[in-house]
This record gives sequence, C-alpha cells and structure tokens, in this order.
Amino acid sequence: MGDRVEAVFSALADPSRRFVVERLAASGSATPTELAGELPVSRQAVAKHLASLEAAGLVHGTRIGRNTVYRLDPAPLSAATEWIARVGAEWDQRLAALAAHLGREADRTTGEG
Amino acid sequence: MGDRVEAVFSALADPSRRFVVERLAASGSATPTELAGELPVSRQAVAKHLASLEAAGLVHGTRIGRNTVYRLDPAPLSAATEWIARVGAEWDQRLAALAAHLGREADRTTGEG
DNA sequence: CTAACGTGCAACCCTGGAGTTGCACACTAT
DNA sequence: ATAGTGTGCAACTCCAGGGTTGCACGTTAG
Repeated sequence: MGDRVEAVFSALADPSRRFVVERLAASGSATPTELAGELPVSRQAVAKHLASLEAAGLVHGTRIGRNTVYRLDPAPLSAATEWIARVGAEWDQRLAALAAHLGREADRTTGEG
Repeated sequence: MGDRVEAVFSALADPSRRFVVERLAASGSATPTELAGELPVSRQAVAKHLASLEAAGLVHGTRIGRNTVYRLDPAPLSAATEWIARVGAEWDQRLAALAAHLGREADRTTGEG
C-alpha cells in the first residue's frame, strides 16, 4: 500500500511521465517512438519513463510485431487519491474537533460570565 | 496550475515529506525539532523538507518565540486530485466511446449477417 | 548576565535519476 | 537475402536534491 503510493507519486512527479499518462488517457495507446516524437527527449528516455510507469503499474506494454504498444492502467491512481483523501479527512476531523472544543469553551465562558 | 501540480506531486513523492503531512494532519501542528524526533533524519533535513512543503503551499510556518510552528494547508492537494480525476475521466470517456463503437459494430454485423 | 535551546544559513558529500549515445536484436517489406 | 525500422540493453554524463556537519543568531530560563 505505502509502496504503491510511493511509486505513483514518484511516477507522477515527472513532467514527461505526466505527459505520457495524459497522452495515453486521451488516445488510448501509443508506442515509445510515437511518444518520443511529441516530447523534447530521445526515444530511449521515453522508454525509461515507460519502464518506471510500468513498474508503478500505471502502464502496460504489449509487443505487437516490431512495435510495443503501451496502454494506460489507471487503477494505481486510486492509491494516490486515497492517501490524499485520508489526509484531508484527518485534517477536517481535527478542524471539526477544534471547532467543537471552541464552541464548548465559548458556552462555558458565557455561562460563567 | 501545471506548476502547482508539479510542486504537489514532487512534494508528496518523498516519504519524509508525506510523513510530515500526515503528522500535521493528525496533530494539527508541530515544530521542526518535534518532527525530527520522529524521523530518522536530522533536524536540518526536516527543515529543508518543511521549506519545500511551504514552497508548494502545503504547509505554513509561524515563528512563535524561539519556536516555529508549522500547520497544514490541504488546499493545494486538490490540484493533484483534479489532475488525477481529469486523466481518469478522459480514460473512462475513451472506454465508453470504445464500448459504444464496439456495440455499433456488433449491431451492424448482426444486422448484415 | 549566562547557559541552554530552537532556528536558519552555508558548505559540503553522495546517490539517484533523467538524459544521451552506441550497439545489437527482431520483425517487416521488397 | 537485404535494407529499413522499432526496440531493448548498456555505459556514460550531469545535476537536482536529500542528507550531513558546523556555526551564528534570537529567545527563554536561571
């Protein structure tokens, strides 16, 4: 779980990799050479990015003839959103508890004043 | 916008920084020294992490006497979730379009066969 | 005033990763 | 068979950044 979060956030931290993910989400599939044609880096650099994306489970490559077609797998993204949601929930809960506490304080002060 | 996404994902890519965010979400506030006591790194390392978290807008530090109290600001997190949601939506849309296309194909084939 | 504590700043390692080039292999087409 | 094309692997450079130590400053407590 924590590992997955680590992999996903690290993968999404790089602009080239985010572009690849967006591109695959929009067009369904692409080859390393195609992607390299739309990025200011070499094909091998793109291949490395695809490898790390695949290691994170965000992408899956299939060899078809002499091409390798990559497709998006958005499932691991939920690990990231869940982490954020958890943190947000904890924070909201703290704020609510603080508000309640301040409310009681106000009551007590008013009652005694 | 893109900048914010960049900053947030990069910030959350580091385990120490995620710990800091989680800790602040749970306990409301903390000082660099406190956080360093719960992490296997030096206080200065924590201070650097807090600085980058503050640069990403995820955290805000206030000097109180000789202490600096840091609090969480979860607002920038929405940039990350929005990016993910956007990608997920595009992907779902593509899947739906593909399904519809396959449905028509099946109809046409059935109708003509 | 002095000692102790929490911070901030600066200089310094050192590893990881993003990028490159070069080469070898597999598949396709002629 | 041969040329062309898309990949993958390996070696190499380069630098951002995570970590450290050392020091100076401001604040608080005795």
